[in-house]
Amino acid sequence: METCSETLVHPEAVAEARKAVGGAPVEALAETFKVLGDPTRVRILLALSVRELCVCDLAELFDVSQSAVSHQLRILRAHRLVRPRREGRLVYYRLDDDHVRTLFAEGLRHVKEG
Amino acid sequence: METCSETLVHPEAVAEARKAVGGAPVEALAETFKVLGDPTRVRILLALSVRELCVCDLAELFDVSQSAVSHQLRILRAHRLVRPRREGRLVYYRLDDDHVRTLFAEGLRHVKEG
DNA sequence: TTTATATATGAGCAATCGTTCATTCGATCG
DNA sequence: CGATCGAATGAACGATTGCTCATATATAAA
Repeated sequence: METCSETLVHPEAVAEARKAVGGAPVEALAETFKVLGDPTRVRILLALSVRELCVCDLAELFDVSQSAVSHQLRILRAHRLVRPRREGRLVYYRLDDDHVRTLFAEGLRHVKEG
Repeated sequence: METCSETLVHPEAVAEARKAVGGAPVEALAETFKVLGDPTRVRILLALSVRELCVCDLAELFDVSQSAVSHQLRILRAHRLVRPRREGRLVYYRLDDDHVRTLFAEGLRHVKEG
């Protein structure tokens, strides 16, 4: 009961699509989007797209615990979306590249044209 | 133990960031990215970015059950990422807009520059 | 109408996720 | 040194996710 009867499938269409999908780093791509798919992380990234902020600021900004922010920053760091900079006892975070800004802009465009 | 001592926070930075984040549809944005954050859905969308395909084709293409594909298509439909077109017993799906293509292109750029 | 085929959907379950709580690490200050 | 403060981390827990399995719906053919 896995697939349909073979006579009704479109073999050439499947082959063509398979070629396009086969080479793509699907897992890594999905992983990146998954990281962006959480409200807390979106808020953090949106805030950091304005300016550099320390963990303390982020925690107060969204009224979540410092622990929760740190856990999310760890994930964002692991995916090279944010970059830390230590200054005394404080750790400042900023966006690691400009792709996030572009992704958010395009994502907002999709959301708003409902 | 929620936030840090108030004297060390940067009030102007927090205020500035809050303004930028406050107006954004954070939940909807995160929701959209969450939908893109699954390997099966990424594969489906990549395939559909090449050409229109029926459910049957998609199931065979990735060697997953028809039920699993239908469940994912339902989610993609609910978020206006794909659009169905019935033709007899078959249902063909295509991308609903071009934002997905742009998002994937930018996502791939981020993934590849590791 | 009965049968068959393609798709959709509901229930149930293992796996994953994001939080809280407690603790630890790192750096500054007394 | 010990005390303190910001940040990071591990364990645990409830909530969510994506799958399978079984069944329902829809269209077409016999």
